[in-house]
Amino acid sequence: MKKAEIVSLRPDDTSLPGNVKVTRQDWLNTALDLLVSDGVDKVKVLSISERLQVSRSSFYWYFKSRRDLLDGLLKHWEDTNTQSLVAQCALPSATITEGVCNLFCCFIDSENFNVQLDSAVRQWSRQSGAVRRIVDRADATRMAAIQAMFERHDYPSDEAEVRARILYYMQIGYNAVELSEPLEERLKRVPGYLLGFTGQAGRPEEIAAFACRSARKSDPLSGEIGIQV
Amino acid sequence: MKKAEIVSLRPDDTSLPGNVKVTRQDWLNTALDLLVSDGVDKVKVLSISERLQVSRSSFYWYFKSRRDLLDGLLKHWEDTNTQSLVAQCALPSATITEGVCNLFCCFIDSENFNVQLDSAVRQWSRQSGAVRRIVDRADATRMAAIQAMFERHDYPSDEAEVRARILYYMQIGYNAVELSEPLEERLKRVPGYLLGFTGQAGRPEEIAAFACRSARKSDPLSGEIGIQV
DNA sequence: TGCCTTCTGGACAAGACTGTCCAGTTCGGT
DNA sequence: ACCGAACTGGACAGTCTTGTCCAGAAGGCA
Repeated sequence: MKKAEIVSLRPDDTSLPGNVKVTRQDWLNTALDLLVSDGVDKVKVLSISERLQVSRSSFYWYFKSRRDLLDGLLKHWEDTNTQSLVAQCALPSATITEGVCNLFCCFIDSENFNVQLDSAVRQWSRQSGAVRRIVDRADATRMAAIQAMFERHDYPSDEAEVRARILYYMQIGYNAVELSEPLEERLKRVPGYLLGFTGQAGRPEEIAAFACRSARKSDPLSGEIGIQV
Repeated sequence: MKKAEIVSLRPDDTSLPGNVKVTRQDWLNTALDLLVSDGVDKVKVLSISERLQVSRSSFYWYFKSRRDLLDGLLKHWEDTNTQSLVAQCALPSATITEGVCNLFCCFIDSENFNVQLDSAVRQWSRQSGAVRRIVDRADATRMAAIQAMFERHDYPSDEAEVRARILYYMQIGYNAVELSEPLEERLKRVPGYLLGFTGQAGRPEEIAAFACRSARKSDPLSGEIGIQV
């Protein structure tokens, strides 16, 4: 019944085996889990302390206030999702099909891009002007990166913009709907999506390569999202 | 400083001039405004009563509990958005371009379909299993209606499905991003979207007709969304 | 006028949450 | 063994929220 039994699910978990001390990172990780699963309104100091099996007041050793914690979460989001999406877009690609596949990887491989975190932050932005501005800026950055990718593959600027929008909005929408379908189901529709997005059928080898790459990384969405009203 | 000065923004407002009584509908309308602008977590009995300039306890004359109110809001959503989307899809259309334009109307004309309510309910579904199930069912219903529209225009079943998904997810994503751009900006990209969605360029007259229809109904998104953390 | 139904407001209880204070524990270094 | 910094937990105050109770106001109608 010691604290060490609580293991954080985040990859950057700093808790070492035998280290029963709760760190600032533990608070952040647990808050992040809560943000992702229940939304920002459920990120409560008490809830986190209970998960950590630690007194609530310890929180104020690491953080000035709840607001301070929330700022940390937002910072984390800023430093991860947008950056990795932009990086995927900037990857060299022989064809546009390959470029779009690179981008798809963001949304399939949760190591690069946390889709649920993205939805949660977007939801959060609805109730905070400050968050809203940050999200808007991120959206603009992402959109520009996608558009630039199309332009590198010789799409005229205005067509590149429309295609970037279709692609980006569609992914945001897919994430928002959050249906947890098996990866094979998703992959089955990829050729159709590619045609819709690029306006041209990709070469079968390219698509197959992508499917293979995705399947290798596949990690089924872990856990249900079941919370009370 | 009497109650009558508070006027609800909803179209189905039942308050008559001179009627200073606050009705059940007033509570629902105000709650709906709050749900749309701030999210379900901000739908508080106290906040609504303050807006209505009425005692908080009056609420319990009209509603069994806060939960009861929330059920009412969800019911309202169920009875409006999905239904009108399905109706738009079912409208007879000479070409697929015209069909997609009909559907676009849903998202441009707020009389038919309240996009912000849709986002708010979707957000709500993240923290309530019951709401989640209802939203999932609505998504399935809508998707089927869009797919059926493509099939009526002779798209093979599997292609119709992929196209329906691109179209629907893209709209959900667009709503989620919630950028408030002027209608002309949006309309400018419509031909590009149409090409992406249907795989064929629509006839210019059709597109022009749609732009005209939209412009006529245009109502700029009223008000900012600025709330504290 | 007086009665009855409908509706309202003030007082109260209870719980959730934030943030503060402070005494006490733990652990590394000397 | 001792010291001090890092860290923890219990108690408390204050605010916000839901929900209950009940006295009483307002308006329609006999």
